[in-house]
Amino acid sequence: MDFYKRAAEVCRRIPWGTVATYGQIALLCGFPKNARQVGFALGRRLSGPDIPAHRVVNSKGYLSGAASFDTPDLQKLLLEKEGVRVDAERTVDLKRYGWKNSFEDALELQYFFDRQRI
DNA sequence: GTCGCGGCCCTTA
DNA sequence: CTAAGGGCCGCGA
Repeated sequence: MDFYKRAAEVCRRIPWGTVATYGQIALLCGFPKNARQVGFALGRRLSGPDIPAHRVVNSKGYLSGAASFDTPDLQKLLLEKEGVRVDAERTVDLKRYGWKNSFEDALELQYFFDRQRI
């Protein structure tokens, strides 16, 4: 099981204009308790270049990883470019922009991981 | 609704 | 080997 590859794949599947939480990603990876490692993976860019890491926020909707981007406001800007409103506190409204993944999304991912042996 | 604490598990020193 | 800390989370008060 390669947690980081899984995290990258999940991240890649976050729909445009929505955000996901660290815990949500960890869960979809099949590692419910590894939310913190998601942050580490993205921060260290172990996940790869074409990964929309800006769509990942903490469970409160706060852009806790903003400091790890090239410029402090980059994450906010990228999100706003997708139509996601970010307030002055660097927080997004999860009710509105949170990715509500379906059960089928989760199933499909597990299947994908199996096929890819990751 | 808020706040705090303990648990989590990987990485770095 | 131990220890500390991190882009976190859920629960209980």
